[in-house]
Amino acid sequence: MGYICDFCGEQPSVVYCQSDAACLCLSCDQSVHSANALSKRHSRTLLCERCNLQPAFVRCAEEGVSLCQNCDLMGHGTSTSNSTHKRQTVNTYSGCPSSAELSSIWSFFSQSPSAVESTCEQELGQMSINENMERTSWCRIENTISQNDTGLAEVNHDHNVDSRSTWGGSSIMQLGSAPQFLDQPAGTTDTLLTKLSCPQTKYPGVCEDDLYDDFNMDEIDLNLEKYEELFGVALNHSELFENGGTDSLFGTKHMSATDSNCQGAMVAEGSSRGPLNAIQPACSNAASIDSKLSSKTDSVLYFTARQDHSSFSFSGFTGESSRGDYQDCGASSMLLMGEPSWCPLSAEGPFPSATRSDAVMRYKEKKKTRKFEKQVRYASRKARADVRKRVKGRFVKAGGAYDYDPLNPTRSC
DNA sequence: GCTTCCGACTGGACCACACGCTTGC
DNA sequence: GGGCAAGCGTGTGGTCCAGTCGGAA
Repeated sequence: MGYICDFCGEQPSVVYCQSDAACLCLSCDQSVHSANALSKRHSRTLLCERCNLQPAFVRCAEEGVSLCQNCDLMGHGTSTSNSTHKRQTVNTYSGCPSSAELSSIWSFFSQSPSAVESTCEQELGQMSINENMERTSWCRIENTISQNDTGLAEVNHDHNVDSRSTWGGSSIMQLGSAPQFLDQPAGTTDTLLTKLSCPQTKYPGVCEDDLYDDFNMDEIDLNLEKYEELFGVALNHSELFENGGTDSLFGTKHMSATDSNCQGAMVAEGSSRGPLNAIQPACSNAASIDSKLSSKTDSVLYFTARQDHSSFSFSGFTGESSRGDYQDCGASSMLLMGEPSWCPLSAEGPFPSATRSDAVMRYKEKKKTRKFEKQVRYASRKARADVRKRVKGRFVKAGGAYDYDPLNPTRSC
């Protein structure tokens, strides 16, 4: 990744494709992601104009630059003079949007039409932002975040807002909803009450629809090679972060755990001012609900983090750490732009059993049909394997008898 | 409650060979 | 130190199969 498009190697890269982990110019973005239905689903966003390495997280209206979380924090931290800059979250998109469409997504976006118009223009009807219209609205939603006297963030929704937040693959949280303005200094993002919630599921803490798509376990890349460190022993939070677990957890490496067992009912809560809010009861419900939702083998990934006294829990394994350990944690600045949906729960739970069973059905169906994306290291080898003839799934010598030809699946000999 | 059976599910192995990488000159 | 050739090891996808698990009898 870098300043130049990873695909053509000529044009300056403009967008970042999370699925491909590639920086692309608009032209290549369109050509690459118009190749097939799957590639069209790749979620892309602008590239950070400062480091040119990470997907953009916010757009600084004052400076006119798109920034990743790190650069945003560095440039707009409380200690900087730019901390009052008004910033707008950057949407992700999928499909093959035209320049006009991109402009509608990103009001600040302007690009020579010729550079954007593509062969798949006619397919704009299939275009979506954030892949799922249910979770993304085209309308401009102005969520504002401000800090109240207690130092906790308040999120104001103008209207129905899909305010979920997701964990992206490169230490960035994918803000799925429409633009949101961050009026508070970036540095205080650490101090915000931060939660991950999934309003549309009605189930606090259970991102049923997002368990895989948005939580994107394949790409978050929690490196669980050291399983023992994470689960086998009482894990100290600080250990986890100090030995690279921070990156592993929050972004730069892949979560390669047995995906089906990693369901992201996650809560991240942070506050640096005043007494900490106790983890809301709903959080614990997240686990219980999830355990209800997921039958037997499904465990819950339940994470809580507080700045001054972090607790960490993986299905019951918890660890403690002191403040500071998590200062550099990528998640420390994670924001959730949305009304916490960890709504108070009644004794019987927050939802009727019919709704629950319906959700269970949808969850299981989705789990059933889910495909685990595999990271292909060598596209050329994949291309070759894609066209190689096989016998019972095994490659055969060139010219040999075969029973399956990927190029002509109906033909066999 | 215990055992057995059966279906569903999971993960690893297998295959050929182009290509990336290392080594030696 | 750079360039080149040779050789080795890796990775790719569809299918099969052994092992595991859970539910039913």
